[in-house]
Amino acid sequence: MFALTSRRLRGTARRVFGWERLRPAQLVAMKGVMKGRDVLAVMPTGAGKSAIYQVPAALLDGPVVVVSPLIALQRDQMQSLLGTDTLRAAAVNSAQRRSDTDAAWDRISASSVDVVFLAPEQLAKDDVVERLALVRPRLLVVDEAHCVSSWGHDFRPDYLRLGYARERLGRPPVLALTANAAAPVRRDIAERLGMRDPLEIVAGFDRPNIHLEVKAFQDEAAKDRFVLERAAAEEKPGIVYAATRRAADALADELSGLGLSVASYHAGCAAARRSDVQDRFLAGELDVVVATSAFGMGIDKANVRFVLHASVPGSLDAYYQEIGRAGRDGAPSRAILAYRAKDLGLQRFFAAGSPDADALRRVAERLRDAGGAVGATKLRAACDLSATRLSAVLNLLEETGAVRTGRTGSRWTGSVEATGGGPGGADVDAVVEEALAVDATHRSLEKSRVEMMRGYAETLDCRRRYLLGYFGEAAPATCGTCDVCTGRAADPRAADTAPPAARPRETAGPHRRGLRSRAAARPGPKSRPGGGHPYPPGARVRHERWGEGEVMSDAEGRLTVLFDSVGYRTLSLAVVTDKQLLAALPAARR
DNA sequence: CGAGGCCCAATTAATTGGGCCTCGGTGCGTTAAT
Repeated sequence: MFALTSRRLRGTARRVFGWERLRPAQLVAMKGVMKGRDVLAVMPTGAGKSAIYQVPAALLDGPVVVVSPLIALQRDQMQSLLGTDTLRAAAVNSAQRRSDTDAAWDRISASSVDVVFLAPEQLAKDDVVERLALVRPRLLVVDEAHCVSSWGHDFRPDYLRLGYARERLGRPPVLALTANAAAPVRRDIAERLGMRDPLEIVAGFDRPNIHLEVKAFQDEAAKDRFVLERAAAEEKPGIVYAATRRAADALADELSGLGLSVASYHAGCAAARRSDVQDRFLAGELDVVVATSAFGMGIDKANVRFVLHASVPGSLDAYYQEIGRAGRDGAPSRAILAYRAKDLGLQRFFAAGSPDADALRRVAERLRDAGGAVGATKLRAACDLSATRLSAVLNLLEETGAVRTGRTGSRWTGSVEATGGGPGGADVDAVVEEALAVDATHRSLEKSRVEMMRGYAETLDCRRRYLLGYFGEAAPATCGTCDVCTGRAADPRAADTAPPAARPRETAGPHRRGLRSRAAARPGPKSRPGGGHPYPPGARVRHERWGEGEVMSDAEGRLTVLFDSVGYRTLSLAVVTDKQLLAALPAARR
């Protein structure tokens, strides 16, 4: 039976797409999909993630619904399906003409579409869900699924509501695809999408051809000089990431003054300019793009030689994703971080967010007074909130249990109701306070992520090991391809001591490297993974003050634990053992 | 949290410094004004 499925999948891949071979991970994921299982696949870009739904789409007797975060990405994916005669695709979004959307719906309703592309905001609309449900989707694909976790909690709250959409679509299996998800992010995705016993396929996170380097500064002007010099000196093409739009524009100007072919890219640029910059970069006409975090999703360019961060990003998740755009061809590439501790202030500001107690209160009061289910559209009007704000508020209220959304009685609908509703109604003050507490928990996780980013920039040990440890992957004590292992890292606390002139491209001498490696590999029975202590990565633990959490890494005599309520904390293993700070708990819950 | 712009006072009267304010990242969708 399995063999039969494999043969059908391979045959379809060859016939429809002309692919002679499927990779083992692709095949395993496809077979999971064909068996109706929920599948979470974490695979590097270029490993053929889209194929995992495309091949089954040709075999299933109903449409596949693909949730994609960017309309531009939907277009790309539509394009890639145009080459096949067998798969018929349609998109539903606000950027195309109304008549095109109407035509798309006609084709969908006539069951003459195999793949439907849309953004999560579409699936937050009643009429869209209802029309799709009529044609009985056989699979719900969430592409770039890390967005569920990274954007769902505030920026694009409809990502957290996909679980309901799925129920209303008749509960098709879910296939979540991403190139970038640490264990807690995977858990968040599975939970939010309502995945049951998902088949997890996680390819390795290591990208050994990307050399890692951090250069620390106190002085901003010195940092700027370094950024310009390195961007000019490195092999092209490359990407420079800046923290703000203004900084991106300014850096692009200066680099262009040095004679490079440069363009800046951020969400403030006109749409036409954005696509022009992206096209020119892909076509090899630009040496460097200087961008905010807006640049990159959907950019699959094989030969990017360096990714240089002019300012530190807000998490290692973001950093890993951004440097992962380098060296996809496997050739040596560089990830360079120009680090200034004060730059973390901006990221802390972003992580802190701004709770909207007022909106929470309005919605909670309205629901209490309604005494029953209320349609989401009505609720929006009554509370004077945009669809996005309302989604964010409902997500929070729902997590407190004060509100149930998505169903009336046992039926899945688009309505919302208060759950408490005892005599006198729910205590709105208490509900708002609890919702704010839920929000605060999330904020503290975000802030702890900033601290983990700081840890990477300031570590005196192998950077790759630190990075992989964050993603829950074991690594040798030294990698040989980061600035620490090659002995070229400056002490992060030293202030601009190194001459600002661009470094010549000599390599560190073997003696130095040897010394450094031995120092970094400082042995100790308690620091070996899995040996000598009861807290290996993956273990569940409890801390007196911080509650339960999961051990992420145990490198270099320090434990990094992701606590459910406060986020990441790094503890000294010696102190933990001495003072018995952590209780090891039985196997991790799913 | 921190950078930058602005105003105003002080004083080696044309710069300097302090205090205060504002702003800062990701995209969907909808809508109003040309």
